[in-house]
Amino acid sequence: MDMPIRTTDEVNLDRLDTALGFLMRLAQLKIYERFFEEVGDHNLKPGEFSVLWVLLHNPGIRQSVLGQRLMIKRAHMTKLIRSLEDQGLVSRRIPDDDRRAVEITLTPAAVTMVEQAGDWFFTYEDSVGENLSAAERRQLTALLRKFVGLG
Amino acid sequence: MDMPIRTTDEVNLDRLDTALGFLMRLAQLKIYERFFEEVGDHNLKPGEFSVLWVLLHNPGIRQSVLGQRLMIKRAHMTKLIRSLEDQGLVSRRIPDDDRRAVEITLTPAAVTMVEQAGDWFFTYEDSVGENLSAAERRQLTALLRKFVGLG
DNA sequence: CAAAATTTGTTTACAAAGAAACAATCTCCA
DNA sequence: TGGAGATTGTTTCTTTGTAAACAAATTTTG
Repeated sequence: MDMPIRTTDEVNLDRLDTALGFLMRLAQLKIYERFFEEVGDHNLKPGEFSVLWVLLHNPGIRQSVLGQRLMIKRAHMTKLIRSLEDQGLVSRRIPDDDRRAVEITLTPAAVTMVEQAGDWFFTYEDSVGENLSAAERRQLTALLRKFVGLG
Repeated sequence: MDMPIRTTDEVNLDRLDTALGFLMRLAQLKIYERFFEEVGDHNLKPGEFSVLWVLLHNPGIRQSVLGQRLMIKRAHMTKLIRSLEDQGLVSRRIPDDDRRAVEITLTPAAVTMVEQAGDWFFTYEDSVGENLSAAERRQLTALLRKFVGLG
């Protein structure tokens, strides 16, 4: 009873083990872990890929809109975009109708690269829910989409 | 068609909007946002609360076991525990049978505090899934538990 | 129209978290 | 027994992301 805990599975989490915030954090750590196992060599980080993917499908999108959609803060977006620009993957353009804004576009080389990266990214994504059945995985996705207000 | 995107809901995410990693990140950001709205005044961060909660239910647990269960890396755990110690919330003890290890216990003052914090934390947790029905919320929790290998 | 308020992106300073190297201790086995 | 290897926690350094202050451009409003 009063024996000090020695092993992980003896730990009593009490109600914490049904707290959404806690479960979500564990889930995300697991996903990140697998991401670097499976695709770490392609030297693209998850955040970078999501930015590039959205740029592939929304050429000329404004930095602010991109950030709002991906929930990336302005200060951080500035660094991300500069890094991608330094790698020659994106170009920036100040539009005439609002000279505060910046429009971002993939370079031609990046278009090919991102299409290819999409192949292994979504292959990896499909493999992430392996301990769930296909139906459970669909259900989880649908619930998460509703939870975050997408769809 | 080729009109540049101007507003958030025009953005085309393509398959990204069903990627578990992406949805999970959005979900966690939403949860954190709400955490600081609702309970930010209690100057406890989510990570700190989870550590204190587990200590409440597992007095004298070893730092390594605590870290493994909560998926907190050793280096980070050291800082967390020291911070809690500086706030007078936990005490550290080197057990005789393994002088590398550290056993952590809540101070008496902290016990009361954490029990109280649990009240508002789990109230907040219940309110987090507001745009889901009770059944959907249970389902989401169960799927996440299976996904991360709990239960 | 002109002043005030807002939006957009950048900079600077900082906090959270991880990686790698390290020291101390313990375990295992020849 | 004693030495090789593993475990535990700490330190140091780096990365990732946020907060706050700022400058420039735009919008609002009196």
